[in-house]
Amino acid sequence: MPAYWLLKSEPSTFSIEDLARSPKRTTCWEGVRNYQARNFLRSMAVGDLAFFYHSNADPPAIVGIVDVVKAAYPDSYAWQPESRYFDEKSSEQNPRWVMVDVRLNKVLRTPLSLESLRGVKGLEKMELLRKGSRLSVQPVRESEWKIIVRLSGGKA
DNA sequence: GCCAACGTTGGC
DNA sequence: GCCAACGTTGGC
Repeated sequence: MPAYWLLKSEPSTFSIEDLARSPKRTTCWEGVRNYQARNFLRSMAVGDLAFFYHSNADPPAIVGIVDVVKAAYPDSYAWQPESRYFDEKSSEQNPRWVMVDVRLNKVLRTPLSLESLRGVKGLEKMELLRKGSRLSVQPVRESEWKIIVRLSGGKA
């Protein structure tokens, strides 16, 4: 049984189109610098599925689905001083942050905007829809996953 | 650009 | 351990 997740990315930083153009349509998910989100990354297993969400976008929306193809490993960007994700408290000897690799599974024919998800029956408890929710890596319940896949016109 | 809702830092 | 100050996220 795969687990389900949601990954946020600002399209101005890395969009689903960027992922589609990436070699093997695969990328490492670097730059998570929040402990709760990191712990969720650590919980991911190969074969898990995740929604790709565009935050700070117009409109903010779920735009695709990705597969987890590599479980958590140290985020090397954290010890590269020139990286925007540099963290002096992390080191190669003692890594503080992790990343996973994800591969594009599908781009939704029609993005599901945040607004369109509000009010959908069965999504009342979804983390994404919580007021003030900022978590950039979050678990999605199987029931929520199926509802959203169905809304997207795909198979559950 | 505004600002609510966080999470982190650091003085005490 | 408390909490004020500060920084960030992200919808609007």
